[in-house]
Amino acid sequence: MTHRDPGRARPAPTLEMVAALAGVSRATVSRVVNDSPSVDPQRARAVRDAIAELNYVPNRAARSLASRRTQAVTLVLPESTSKVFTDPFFASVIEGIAGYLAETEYTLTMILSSESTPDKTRRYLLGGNVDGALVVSHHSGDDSWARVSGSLPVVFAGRPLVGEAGSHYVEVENESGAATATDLLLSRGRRNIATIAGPQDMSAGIDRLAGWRRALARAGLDSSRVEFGDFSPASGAAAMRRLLARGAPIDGLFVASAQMAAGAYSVLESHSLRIPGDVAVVGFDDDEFAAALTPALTTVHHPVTRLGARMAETLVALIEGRPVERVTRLGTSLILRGSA
Amino acid sequence: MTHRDPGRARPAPTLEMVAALAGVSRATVSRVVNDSPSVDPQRARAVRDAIAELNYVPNRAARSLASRRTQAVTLVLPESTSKVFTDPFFASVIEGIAGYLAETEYTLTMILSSESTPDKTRRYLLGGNVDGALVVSHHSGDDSWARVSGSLPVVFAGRPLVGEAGSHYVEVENESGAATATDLLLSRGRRNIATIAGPQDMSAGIDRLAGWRRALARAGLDSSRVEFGDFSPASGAAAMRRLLARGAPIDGLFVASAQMAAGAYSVLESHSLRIPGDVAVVGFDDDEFAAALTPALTTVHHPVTRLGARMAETLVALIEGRPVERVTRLGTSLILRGSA
DNA sequence: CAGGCCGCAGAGAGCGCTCTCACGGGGTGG
DNA sequence: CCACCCCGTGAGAGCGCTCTCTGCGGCCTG
Repeated sequence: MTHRDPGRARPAPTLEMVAALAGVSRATVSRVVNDSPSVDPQRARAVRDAIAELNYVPNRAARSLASRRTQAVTLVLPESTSKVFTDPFFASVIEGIAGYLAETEYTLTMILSSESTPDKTRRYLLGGNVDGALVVSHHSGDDSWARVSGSLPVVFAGRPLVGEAGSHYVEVENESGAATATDLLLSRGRRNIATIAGPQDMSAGIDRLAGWRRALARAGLDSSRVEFGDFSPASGAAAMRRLLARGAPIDGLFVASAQMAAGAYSVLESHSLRIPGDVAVVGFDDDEFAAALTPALTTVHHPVTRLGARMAETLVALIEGRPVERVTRLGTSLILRGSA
Repeated sequence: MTHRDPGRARPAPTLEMVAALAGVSRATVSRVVNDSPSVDPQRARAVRDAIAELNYVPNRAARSLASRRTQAVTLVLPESTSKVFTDPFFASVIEGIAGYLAETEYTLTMILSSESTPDKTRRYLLGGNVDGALVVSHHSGDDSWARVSGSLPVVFAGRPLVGEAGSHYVEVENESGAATATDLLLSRGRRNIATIAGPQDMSAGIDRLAGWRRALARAGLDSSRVEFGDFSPASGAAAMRRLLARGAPIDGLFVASAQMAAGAYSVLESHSLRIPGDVAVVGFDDDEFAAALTPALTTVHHPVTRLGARMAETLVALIEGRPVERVTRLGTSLILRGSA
């Protein structure tokens, strides 16, 4: 090993040392570091020089102990890791969050809350590690945060389903988006319209199904052709298979996620059903799956990156005590491509 | 709003309050919390009851200030967000890391170090937030960690290229894996073997190219048919196009990532070249891309999840001052499928 | 020219925890 | 029966920072 034992860090320089080197008091150094006004420019300069010379970085633990703030927020990802990171939805949400926070003084941490370690998550959240939390993919079964909100600002992606009246969240207009998608199928003359719905323990799953139902009800049509998936391609394929196995005719299909649509495509193809000729398909989510399919998927676009950004914005406002909308609802638009 | 102002957290219970309630000293509570031995069982019970009653969670800032440890490690992701989270490689590495750490007392945080905020990253790493860092996707241009290692234990995924002699890392045997893959093409009678190499500022890119070269040299064959990509599907397609545009015959192809192979496939297809009939293809990475292609990709498998786990294991050992291998090299195996 | 202010700096008291050290009491061995 | 240990406990000193409060000049006002 050519360099110092990496396991034993060299003692970090402290505020005190900077103060000594600059010939001022600790308080003054602190003022400079937090660039509070009213510090003599010359002294400020001396302090800055000393900081550079010592390569000083303020100790967060000390700072947050004294100030009761951490300047960090965390993203809680309760799903299984591989699932989370493969789903383009999460990627975009995270991108939006990171983008907004980059403009602020807050750093983003992420914690993967597996079912096996709920307590660790709770301890992390309540242990003064972060000023607030962002919760994504909020199944009704998850309750890692239940004993947390109230003690810590929390913002959810999507409307929480249970017991969280009054909580802050950002959501997409899932229901109206789904209804619009279904209306498109109707306007194409389709009358036997099925849906592959998402999980019914997530508001996105529930609301998209409700939108499809509403559109069909308005048109006086049957809304019994429903099968469920979990938003993944494989589950979409399985649902499509079940739908076809029913034997009822299907000439239109609304799929609650682009990934499930990808699965459905492969099954339709293996049954020699053409898209959109035999079955017109409209999806939800405008990600790379949607664009990469052949024919490209007509789908409901929603601003996922903005959803992330807005979550971060809401959380920061909450933390800093600024007034903020409790609920943000983001609109959708229909992207017309080849599948319908 | 039906519940308390989320921006203002209720004051958290402290060690002191627990001690008062349990009728013991702070030191004793601390002993119980850190389950150090030699505490009277009856008092320990009283303490535990008090903790439960107050819903007490130790304050991390205070704890780490006093103990100089944070019990947290961070994963530094220097790439652009969307890229990172879409690549199945990262997903698996993270899974491995999270899996190992779940067994320990350490929590995992992640920080996205965009080029725009290198200083924020550095401050985070050196500011006493974490006991160590894991660095993934280490381009030679990135140096956020350069002023960090030496002050903080760091473990890299892949061999760092520059100035990090003595640093700890975990890597895959890229070169021998690539050579084996190329040997397979040779054994299939192919003699005009091209490669789509990865970026030459990452050891994975360099070493896989070197392995291909070595195999061809050993066979006394020409190794001039090289084009480069950045591991993404689009770059693979572009490289394939350049390769074909050269006009030189190609009957074998080694691609340094499965994602690039996906891109190459589409270009070969559009040129009516059959796989493996006209061009036999071997890839690297055994992810969903590899399996999903038609024909399924014969590829070099490497244990990505284990790579993550081993990184975490190495880091924890480093932090705790336990002896540990500086370098771990993980073997590869060849997965035979339809493309070669 | 006196009184008051305001701008800037320093002193000092914590923030909540860990950890060393000293202490008391009961058991052991000489 | 006394010296010695050792186990379990509490007291107290920090860890590195923030922030209030006080103090000290110099300038403006009357």
